[in-house]
Amino acid sequence: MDFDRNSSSGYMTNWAARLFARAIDRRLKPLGLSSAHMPVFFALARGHELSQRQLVEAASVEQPTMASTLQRMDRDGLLSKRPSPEDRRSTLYRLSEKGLAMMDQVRAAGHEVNALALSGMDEAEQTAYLALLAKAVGNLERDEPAD
Amino acid sequence: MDFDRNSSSGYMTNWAARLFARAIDRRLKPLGLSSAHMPVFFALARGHELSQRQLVEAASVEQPTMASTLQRMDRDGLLSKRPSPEDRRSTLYRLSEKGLAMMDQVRAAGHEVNALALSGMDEAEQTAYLALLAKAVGNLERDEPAD
DNA sequence: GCTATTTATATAGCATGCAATGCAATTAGA
DNA sequence: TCTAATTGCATTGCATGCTATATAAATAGC
Repeated sequence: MDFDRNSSSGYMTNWAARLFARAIDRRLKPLGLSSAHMPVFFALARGHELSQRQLVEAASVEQPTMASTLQRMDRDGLLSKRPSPEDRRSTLYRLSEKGLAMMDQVRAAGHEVNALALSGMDEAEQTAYLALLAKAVGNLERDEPAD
Repeated sequence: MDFDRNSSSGYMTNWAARLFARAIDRRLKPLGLSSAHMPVFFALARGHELSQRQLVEAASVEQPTMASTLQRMDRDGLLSKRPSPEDRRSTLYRLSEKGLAMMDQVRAAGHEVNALALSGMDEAEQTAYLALLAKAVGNLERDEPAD
Protein backbone atom coordinates (compact mmCIF):
# COMPACT_ATOMS: atom_id res chain seq x y z
CA MET A 1 0.00 0.00 0.00
CA ASP A 2 1.38 3.34 -1.02
CA PHE A 3 1.55 6.43 1.11
CA ASP A 4 -1.48 8.53 0.23
CA ARG A 5 -0.76 12.15 0.94
CA ASN A 6 -4.39 12.93 1.63
CA SER A 7 -4.36 10.38 4.43
CA SER A 8 -1.22 11.74 6.05
CA SER A 9 -1.92 14.22 8.81
CA GLY A 10 1.60 15.58 8.52
CA TYR A 11 1.39 16.17 4.82
CA MET A 12 -2.06 17.75 5.01
CA THR A 13 -1.07 19.99 7.91
CA ASN A 14 1.98 21.19 6.04
CA TRP A 15 -0.02 21.80 2.90
CA ALA A 16 -2.70 23.77 4.74
CA ALA A 17 -0.05 25.82 6.53
CA ARG A 18 1.61 26.79 3.25
CA LEU A 19 -1.72 27.83 1.78
CA PHE A 20 -2.53 29.87 4.89
CA ALA A 21 0.80 31.66 4.64
CA ARG A 22 0.39 32.38 0.95
CA ALA A 23 -3.13 33.72 1.47
CA ILE A 24 -1.89 36.03 4.23
CA ASP A 25 1.15 37.08 2.23
CA ARG A 26 -0.92 38.08 -0.80
CA ARG A 27 -3.00 40.35 1.42
CA LEU A 28 -0.14 41.89 3.38
CA LYS A 29 2.32 42.28 0.54
CA PRO A 30 0.95 45.71 -0.48
CA LEU A 31 1.88 46.84 3.05
CA GLY A 32 5.33 45.34 2.86
CA LEU A 33 4.36 42.76 5.48
CA SER A 34 4.03 38.99 5.60
CA SER A 35 2.67 36.18 7.72
CA ALA A 36 5.75 35.96 9.94
CA HIS A 37 5.08 39.48 11.16
CA MET A 38 1.66 38.65 12.52
CA PRO A 39 2.56 37.09 15.86
CA VAL A 40 4.90 40.02 16.52
CA PHE A 41 2.17 42.51 15.67
CA PHE A 42 -0.34 40.84 17.96
CA ALA A 43 2.14 40.49 20.80
CA LEU A 44 3.01 44.18 20.54
CA ALA A 45 -0.57 45.37 20.14
CA ARG A 46 -1.69 48.45 22.07
CA GLY A 47 1.84 49.65 22.63
CA HIS A 48 3.03 46.62 24.58
CA GLU A 49 6.78 46.49 24.99
CA LEU A 50 8.48 43.09 25.03
CA SER A 51 11.94 41.56 24.98
CA GLN A 52 13.11 39.20 22.27
CA ARG A 53 12.70 36.35 24.71
CA GLN A 54 9.07 37.21 25.33
CA LEU A 55 8.42 37.49 21.60
CA VAL A 56 9.98 34.06 21.11
CA GLU A 57 7.47 32.68 23.60
CA ALA A 58 4.57 34.53 22.02
CA ALA A 59 5.34 33.25 18.54
CA SER A 60 6.64 29.79 19.44
CA VAL A 61 9.59 30.08 17.11
CA GLU A 62 13.23 29.49 17.92
CA GLN A 63 15.32 32.40 19.10
CA PRO A 64 17.43 32.89 15.94
CA THR A 65 14.24 32.94 13.86
CA MET A 66 12.79 35.73 15.96
CA ALA A 67 16.12 37.55 15.94
CA SER A 68 16.13 37.82 12.17
CA THR A 69 12.44 38.61 11.93
CA LEU A 70 12.99 41.50 14.33
CA GLN A 71 16.05 42.61 12.37
CA ARG A 72 14.02 42.80 9.16
CA MET A 73 11.13 44.55 10.89
CA ASP A 74 13.53 47.06 12.39
CA ARG A 75 15.20 47.59 9.02
CA ASP A 76 11.74 48.31 7.58
CA GLY A 77 10.95 50.86 10.26
CA LEU A 78 8.21 48.82 11.92
CA LEU A 79 9.82 48.76 15.36
CA SER A 80 11.21 50.99 18.04
CA LYS A 81 13.85 49.59 20.42
CA ARG A 82 15.47 50.50 23.68
CA PRO A 83 17.86 48.73 26.02
CA SER A 84 16.17 47.08 28.96
CA PRO A 85 16.71 49.12 32.11
CA GLU A 86 16.57 45.88 34.11
CA ASP A 87 18.96 43.66 32.20
CA ARG A 88 21.89 44.91 30.19
CA ARG A 89 21.76 41.85 27.89
CA SER A 90 18.24 42.56 26.77
CA THR A 91 16.48 44.89 24.32
CA LEU A 92 12.83 45.91 24.53
CA TYR A 93 10.78 46.21 21.37
CA ARG A 94 7.65 48.17 20.53
CA LEU A 95 5.82 48.86 17.29
CA SER A 96 6.78 52.18 15.72
CA GLU A 97 4.14 54.68 14.65
CA LYS A 98 4.37 53.19 11.20
CA GLY A 99 3.86 49.73 12.60
CA LEU A 100 0.96 50.72 14.82
CA ALA A 101 -0.73 52.35 11.85
CA MET A 102 -0.84 48.98 10.10
CA MET A 103 -2.35 47.05 12.99
CA ASP A 104 -5.95 47.22 11.79
CA GLN A 105 -5.07 45.92 8.36
CA VAL A 106 -2.99 43.11 9.82
CA ARG A 107 -5.86 42.11 12.04
CA ALA A 108 -8.30 42.29 9.13
CA ALA A 109 -6.11 40.08 6.97
CA GLY A 110 -5.91 37.50 9.74
CA HIS A 111 -9.64 37.43 10.28
CA GLU A 112 -10.36 37.32 6.57
CA VAL A 113 -8.10 34.38 5.88
CA ASN A 114 -9.26 32.46 8.94
CA ALA A 115 -12.86 32.98 7.87
CA LEU A 116 -12.07 31.89 4.34
CA ALA A 117 -10.28 28.73 5.48
CA LEU A 118 -13.14 27.74 7.78
CA SER A 119 -15.95 28.62 5.42
CA GLY A 120 -18.43 25.85 4.92
CA MET A 121 -17.73 24.45 8.39
CA ASP A 122 -20.43 24.77 11.02
CA GLU A 123 -19.70 26.04 14.51
CA ALA A 124 -18.96 22.57 15.86
CA GLU A 125 -16.56 21.79 13.04
CA GLN A 126 -14.67 25.02 13.49
CA THR A 127 -14.29 24.30 17.18
CA ALA A 128 -13.21 20.75 16.41
CA TYR A 129 -10.63 21.99 13.93
CA LEU A 130 -8.97 24.13 16.57
CA ALA A 131 -9.27 21.49 19.27
CA LEU A 132 -7.74 18.77 17.11
CA LEU A 133 -4.87 21.03 16.08
CA ALA A 134 -4.27 21.85 19.74
CA LYS A 135 -4.23 18.14 20.51
CA ALA A 136 -1.71 17.45 17.74
CA VAL A 137 0.44 20.36 18.88
CA GLY A 138 0.42 19.03 22.43
CA ASN A 139 1.32 15.56 21.26
CA LEU A 140 4.16 16.77 19.06
CA GLU A 141 5.53 19.07 21.72
CA ARG A 142 6.09 16.10 23.97
CA ASP A 143 8.44 14.81 21.27
CA GLU A 144 10.55 17.97 21.40
CA PRO A 145 13.88 17.78 23.20
CA ALA A 146 13.78 19.08 26.75
CA ASP A 147 14.13 22.85 27.08
CA MET B 1 -10.41 41.97 22.10
CA ASP B 2 -6.95 40.71 21.40
CA PHE B 3 -5.99 38.13 18.86
CA ASP B 4 -5.63 34.85 20.71
CA ARG B 5 -3.24 32.59 18.83
CA ASN B 6 -4.94 29.46 20.12
CA SER B 7 -8.16 30.60 18.49
CA SER B 8 -6.59 31.34 15.13
CA SER B 9 -6.80 28.45 12.71
CA GLY B 10 -3.97 29.91 10.66
CA TYR B 11 -1.64 30.25 13.60
CA MET B 12 -2.43 26.79 14.95
CA THR B 13 -2.05 25.17 11.54
CA ASN B 14 1.32 26.82 11.04
CA TRP B 15 2.46 25.81 14.50
CA ALA B 16 1.42 22.20 14.04
CA ALA B 17 3.11 22.08 10.64
CA ARG B 18 6.40 23.31 12.10
CA LEU B 19 6.24 20.73 14.88
CA PHE B 20 5.48 17.99 12.34
CA ALA B 21 8.47 18.99 10.26
CA ARG B 22 10.78 19.13 13.25
CA ALA B 23 9.63 15.71 14.47
CA ILE B 24 10.28 14.23 11.02
CA ASP B 25 13.60 16.02 10.68
CA ARG B 26 14.90 14.70 14.00
CA ARG B 27 14.15 11.16 12.83
CA LEU B 28 15.54 11.50 9.31
CA LYS B 29 18.59 13.56 10.13
CA PRO B 30 20.77 10.50 10.84
CA LEU B 31 20.03 9.44 7.25
CA GLY B 32 20.86 12.87 5.87
CA LEU B 33 17.21 13.37 4.93
CA SER B 34 14.46 15.77 5.94
CA SER B 35 10.74 16.32 5.67
CA ALA B 36 10.90 17.98 2.26
CA HIS B 37 12.25 14.75 0.80
CA MET B 38 9.24 12.72 1.81
CA PRO B 39 6.81 13.58 -0.99
CA VAL B 40 9.58 12.91 -3.51
CA PHE B 41 10.34 9.56 -1.92
CA PHE B 42 6.72 8.48 -1.96
CA ALA B 43 6.15 9.66 -5.51
CA LEU B 44 9.21 7.73 -6.68
CA ALA B 45 8.43 4.61 -4.65
CA ARG B 46 8.87 1.24 -6.32
CA GLY B 47 11.14 2.56 -9.02
CA HIS B 48 8.66 5.01 -10.48
CA GLU B 49 10.22 7.50 -12.87
CA LEU B 50 8.77 11.01 -13.00
CA SER B 51 9.51 14.41 -14.50
CA GLN B 52 10.01 17.52 -12.41
CA ARG B 53 6.53 18.65 -13.45
CA GLN B 54 4.96 15.46 -12.14
CA LEU B 55 6.87 15.76 -8.88
CA VAL B 56 5.64 19.34 -8.53
CA GLU B 57 2.07 18.01 -8.80
CA ALA B 58 2.73 15.18 -6.37
CA ALA B 59 4.18 17.47 -3.71
CA SER B 60 2.01 20.54 -4.33
CA VAL B 61 4.96 22.88 -4.14
CA GLU B 62 5.95 25.52 -6.66
CA GLN B 63 8.26 24.54 -9.47
CA PRO B 64 11.38 26.39 -8.26
CA THR B 65 10.97 24.79 -4.84
CA MET B 66 10.95 21.32 -6.38
CA ALA B 67 13.85 22.26 -8.65
CA SER B 68 16.11 23.02 -5.73
CA THR B 69 14.92 20.07 -3.66
CA LEU B 70 15.83 17.81 -6.59
CA GLN B 71 19.17 19.54 -6.98
CA ARG B 72 20.06 18.86 -3.35
CA MET B 73 18.83 15.28 -3.54
CA ASP B 74 20.89 14.73 -6.68
CA ARG B 75 23.93 16.32 -5.04
CA ASP B 76 23.47 13.88 -2.16
CA GLY B 77 23.31 10.88 -4.47
CA LEU B 78 19.67 10.07 -3.79
CA LEU B 79 18.53 10.34 -7.42
CA SER B 80 19.27 9.02 -10.85
CA LYS B 81 18.34 11.19 -13.85
CA ARG B 82 18.01 10.80 -17.57
CA PRO B 83 16.74 13.08 -20.33
CA SER B 84 13.18 12.35 -21.35
CA PRO B 85 13.12 10.48 -24.64
CA GLU B 86 9.80 12.14 -25.42
CA ASP B 87 10.54 15.77 -24.67
CA ARG B 88 13.92 17.35 -24.94
CA ARG B 89 13.03 20.00 -22.32
CA SER B 90 12.36 17.45 -19.65
CA THR B 91 14.37 15.26 -17.29
CA LEU B 92 13.11 12.06 -15.70
CA TYR B 93 14.02 11.26 -12.10
CA ARG B 94 14.23 8.02 -10.19
CA LEU B 95 15.54 7.11 -6.76
CA SER B 96 19.09 5.81 -6.84
CA GLU B 97 20.03 2.55 -5.15
CA LYS B 98 21.06 4.61 -2.15
CA GLY B 99 17.70 6.37 -2.16
CA LEU B 100 15.69 3.19 -2.56
CA ALA B 101 17.55 1.64 0.35
CA MET B 102 16.22 4.39 2.62
CA MET B 103 12.58 4.02 1.61
CA ASP B 104 11.55 1.80 4.51
CA GLN B 105 13.01 4.14 7.07
CA VAL B 106 11.38 7.15 5.44
CA ARG B 107 8.04 5.39 5.49
CA ALA B 108 8.55 4.35 9.11
CA ALA B 109 9.36 7.90 10.16
CA GLY B 110 6.21 9.16 8.47
CA HIS B 111 3.99 6.59 10.11
CA GLU B 112 5.60 7.10 13.49
CA VAL B 113 5.15 10.86 13.52
CA ASN B 114 1.59 10.68 12.19
CA ALA B 115 0.73 8.18 14.90
CA LEU B 116 2.33 10.33 17.54
CA ALA B 117 0.52 13.47 16.42
CA LEU B 118 -2.85 11.71 16.40
CA SER B 119 -2.36 9.79 19.61
CA GLY B 120 -5.18 10.21 22.07
CA MET B 121 -7.68 10.82 19.26
CA ASP B 122 -10.26 8.14 18.58
CA GLU B 123 -10.96 6.88 15.08
CA ALA B 124 -13.65 9.48 14.44
CA GLU B 125 -11.44 12.33 15.57
CA GLN B 126 -8.58 11.20 13.36
CA THR B 127 -10.91 11.05 10.38
CA ALA B 128 -12.31 14.46 11.27
CA TYR B 129 -8.83 15.93 11.53
CA LEU B 130 -8.01 14.86 7.98
CA ALA B 131 -11.41 15.87 6.64
CA LEU B 132 -11.25 19.33 8.19
CA LEU B 133 -7.75 19.91 6.86
CA ALA B 134 -8.93 18.83 3.42
CA LYS B 135 -11.79 21.28 3.69
CA ALA B 136 -9.47 24.12 4.69
CA VAL B 137 -7.07 23.23 1.87
CA GLY B 138 -9.92 23.29 -0.62
CA ASN B 139 -11.15 26.63 0.66
CA LEU B 140 -7.70 28.20 0.57
CA GLU B 141 -6.95 26.86 -2.89
CA ARG B 142 -9.90 28.78 -4.24
CA ASP B 143 -8.08 31.90 -3.07
CA GLU B 144 -4.98 31.06 -5.11
CA PRO B 145 -4.44 32.99 -8.34
CA ALA B 146 -5.57 31.12 -11.46
CA ASP B 147 -3.07 28.60 -12.80
C1' DG C 1 4.96 25.75 -42.89
C1' DC C 2 5.11 29.85 -39.84
C1' DT C 3 4.13 32.51 -36.18
C1' DA C 4 2.02 32.76 -31.47
C1' DT C 5 1.23 30.47 -27.43
C1' DT C 6 2.12 27.18 -24.10
C1' DT C 7 4.96 24.19 -21.46
C1' DA C 8 9.21 22.38 -18.88
C1' DT C 9 12.81 23.91 -16.61
C1' DA C 10 16.42 27.14 -14.85
C1' DT C 11 17.93 31.03 -12.20
C1' DA C 12 18.00 35.15 -9.16
C1' DG C 13 16.73 37.09 -5.03
C1' DC C 14 14.60 37.03 -0.88
C1' DA C 15 12.04 35.53 3.63
C1' DT C 16 11.39 32.21 7.03
C1' DG C 17 12.84 28.55 9.85
C1' DC C 18 16.10 25.51 12.03
C1' DA C 19 20.43 23.63 14.76
C1' DA C 20 24.84 24.75 16.47
C1' DT C 21 27.87 27.82 18.52
C1' DG C 22 29.81 31.76 21.05
C1' DC C 23 29.73 35.68 24.30
C1' DA C 24 28.51 38.65 27.87
C1' DA C 25 25.51 39.55 31.72
C1' DT C 26 23.01 37.54 35.38
C1' DT C 27 22.00 34.31 38.97
C1' DA C 28 22.81 30.38 42.01
C1' DG C 29 25.55 27.71 45.13
C1' DA C 30 29.22 26.85 48.02
C1' DT D 1 32.40 36.73 47.82
C1' DC D 2 33.87 33.69 44.18
C1' DT D 3 33.16 30.31 40.96
C1' DA D 4 29.78 27.65 38.21
C1' DA D 5 25.69 27.46 35.89
C1' DT D 6 22.12 29.82 33.48
C1' DT D 7 20.07 33.22 30.57
C1' DG D 8 19.54 36.65 26.61
C1' DC D 9 21.12 37.46 22.45
C1' DA D 10 24.08 37.44 18.06
C1' DT D 11 25.99 34.96 14.34
C1' DT D 12 26.93 31.23 11.02
C1' DG D 13 25.38 28.14 7.81
C1' DC D 14 21.99 25.79 5.71
C1' DA D 15 17.27 24.03 3.91
C1' DT D 16 12.84 25.09 2.37
C1' DG D 17 9.60 27.94 0.23
C1' DC D 18 8.01 31.76 -2.44
C1' DT D 19 7.63 35.33 -6.59
C1' DA D 20 9.43 37.05 -10.72
C1' DT D 21 11.77 36.30 -14.72
C1' DA D 22 14.24 34.03 -18.64
C1' DT D 23 15.00 30.36 -22.19
C1' DA D 24 14.37 26.60 -25.07
C1' DA D 25 11.34 23.13 -26.84
C1' DA D 26 6.82 21.73 -28.09
C1' DT D 27 2.19 22.68 -29.69
C1' DA D 28 -1.66 25.27 -31.75
C1' DG D 29 -3.83 28.23 -35.07
C1' DC D 30 -3.87 29.93 -39.30
